[in-house]
Order: sequence, then structure tokens, then C-alpha cells
Amino acid sequence: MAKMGLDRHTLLVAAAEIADESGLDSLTLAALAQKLKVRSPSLYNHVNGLPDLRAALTVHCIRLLVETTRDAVIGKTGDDAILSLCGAYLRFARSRPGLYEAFYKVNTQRHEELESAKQELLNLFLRIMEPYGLGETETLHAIRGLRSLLHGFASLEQHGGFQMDLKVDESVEYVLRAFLEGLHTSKKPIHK
Amino acid sequence: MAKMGLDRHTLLVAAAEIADESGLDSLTLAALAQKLKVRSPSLYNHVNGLPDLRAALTVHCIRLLVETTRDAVIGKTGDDAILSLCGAYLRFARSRPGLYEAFYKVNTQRHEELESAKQELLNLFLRIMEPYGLGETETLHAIRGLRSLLHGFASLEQHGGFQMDLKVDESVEYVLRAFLEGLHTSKKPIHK
DNA sequence: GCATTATAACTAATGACATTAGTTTTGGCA
DNA sequence: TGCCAAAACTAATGTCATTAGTTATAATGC
Repeated sequence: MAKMGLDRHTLLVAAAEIADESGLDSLTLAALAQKLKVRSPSLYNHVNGLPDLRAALTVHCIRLLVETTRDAVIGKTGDDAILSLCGAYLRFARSRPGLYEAFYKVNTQRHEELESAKQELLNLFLRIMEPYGLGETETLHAIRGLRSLLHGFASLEQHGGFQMDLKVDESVEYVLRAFLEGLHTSKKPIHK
Repeated sequence: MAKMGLDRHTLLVAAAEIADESGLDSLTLAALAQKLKVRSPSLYNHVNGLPDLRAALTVHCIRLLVETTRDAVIGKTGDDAILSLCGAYLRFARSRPGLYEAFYKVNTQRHEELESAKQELLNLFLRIMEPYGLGETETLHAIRGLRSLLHGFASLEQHGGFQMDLKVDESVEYVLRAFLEGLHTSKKPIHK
């Protein structure tokens, strides 16, 4: 019974690997234990059960996503920045499908870490929308639109929603350009 | 041991109720059996295990969604039709959250029913995009955009993604108007 | 260096599931 | 009325998560 020197972070990384390989639903404590060559009850020394592990994955995902997208917008502004951010977002979702699943399957219970990670992501979007000079409310609407668009594309793509023989990236670019065009054109309040 | 007179459709409806009440993950054969006052192995007379039940729910969901949205666009064209369709879509997702979950958690295995239900939904979008006079490719891009937007909003809303004190419906309307505006404005191919 | 102690591993056990095999009942039809 | 297929059942297996209680080990204090 050698001590394996596991810690929370090691578990997290291994868990993310399992999720990426076989989907978040396949992430069981049994599978994780097997991967780490340990009996499943041992995991409880580092993690508070499966829900806790999944919540930790959510935070982990958001942090990586912030890192990735923040990196993608360095030295860019306006439409360029947005297109770059969106590209990075979607590549992230594709390369880490299981981790990305954890992103939106957020547990209702909110804790400190999760909130601050989400806030960071929002801040990134806020800064990137600044140059558009939309008002506060409209900026928030626009950000929700971007997030929804990105999540929609990512989620549908992940679940095999785009079967048509047509590149998803081209759809994304087309749609983003139309949306941004629309933002530029109608900088006025919504008309009744 | 009285015969309960269960059939596949009864199971489906009861299953959808459970999913709507407690989430798709809570839909277990055990729970369904209890709801129907039957032992869980009995369910296998009508359904081929949990995966089959979930697949059936997916088809059920898409059919209801087609019905609902088709109804919403009767007598409307252009932006009006789209706004109405989108409103109906999102109301559907809100009112049947568990069923809607089944929509996008599509099993990779495709069968006849599922494909034809999906095709019907696509056809509805195709017809509604006709008056925009975009080319074939661009119409498909635009439809993907609409679907992604709708799914993104629905999914994020369902998972508590919009916490800001700002009506989701207003965001949807704002974003849709911008997107449609953009479609109208840039009817030309994407420029490099 | 040695004893103590907290920790990280373990084994054993329970209870919820899904699923399969094999059994009984029953409703409809010849 | 008797037969049969369908629809219910019981029993059993295997996979999980989780808890309780045990043992080994590493780090700490002396």
C-alpha cells in the first residue's frame, strides 16, 4: 500500500482526460480510480465525491478558457479581436470536449472560485466590446449574443448537430460578420 | 399482477414529465417504473433499455418543436416570421426543459425517425429563410447561425448562465435584430 | 534515531441502478 | 373453452457512489 502522492490537481487533470476521451458522463470515480491505480474510496481524500469533482472541472475549464481567449485577443481590437476570440473559443471546445461539457453543466451551488472565474470571462468580453461604443445595456445584450452563438455552435457541433457538408468554421465566420455588421449598423435602441 | 396496459407512448409521456420536473439525468428506469406503478424490468416490454427511451425522447422533442414553431410562423414572413419562430422555440425550451435536454444529447446512432424529424425542422428553417434571397450556401450558414443562437440561449438559460439583471428576451430580440440587419446589409459573399 | 500523529491509502459493506433470465398471469382469439 | 403471445413479475448479476472503519506510511516533534 504505497502512498501514491495524489493531490486534487492531479485528480483534476486525469478527470479532464477521461472526460475528453469518453465524454463527461463516462467520468466516474471508478474510472478515475482505475486510471490513477488506486481504489475509488481513496479519491475521497482529495475530492468530496463526484459532484465536487465535476464542480472543480467546471472551474478548471473556465480558467483555461479565459487563458486561451485572453491570449487570442492580444494585440487586436474590434472585429478582429472578436473573430480571433471566437476562433479560439471554438478550437478550445473542440480540443477539450469533455472539459467543455463541464463548463455549462454548472451545478446550481455556486462557490467563490466559480464566480470569480466567470467574472473574469465576462470582463474579457466587456473589454473587447468597449471599442464598439454601445451603451451599457446593449453591450450586455451583445455579449449574451456572442456567448450564446459560441456556445450554440460548440454544443451543436459536439453533439453532431452539423451534418450538412459545409464547413462549420465558414458558418461561424459568416454569422459573426453578419452579427457584427448589424451591431455597427444599428447603434440605436431597439425600435418598437 | 394486473396488466397495466402500458405502451411505448405512455412511457414516453411519463418519461418526459420526469425529465421536465427533475432533469434528464434524473430520468431513470427505476423512477419511471415507480411513476407508472410497475417494476422496472416490465418497462423492457415497451422500450429497449434506457438508451432507447432517451432516443425516443429526442424524436418526441423534435416533433413537438416542429409542431410548435410551425404554428408560430403561420401567416408571417421575413423578420416577423423569424422573431416569432425564435420566441416559440425559446418558450418551448423553457416550458419543457427536460425534454429539450434530450434534443441535443443526440445519440450517435441515427435511425429513420430521428433523421426525418430533423429534416422537417430543417425544412421549416429553409422555407422561412426563402424570402431573404440568400444563395443556397449562405442560407445554410444563416440557418446554422439561427440554430446556434437559439440553442445557445436556451441551453445557457437552462443552466443558469444569465445571472445579470437583464431580461433574456430583450437580449434575444436585440441580438436577432442585429443579426437580421447584418443579413440584409451584407448579401454579398464573405470578403477575405 | 525514535515515538507520535495526521494522512493517504486500504477493505468491507450498503444501497441505487440497469439489465438479463426465467416464471406467472392474463386477455384475446380460434 | 382452451391456447398462446404479451405483459407483468421475481431473482440475480454487475457497476456505481458513498460511508465506516482499518492499516500503513510519511512527516513532525523530541
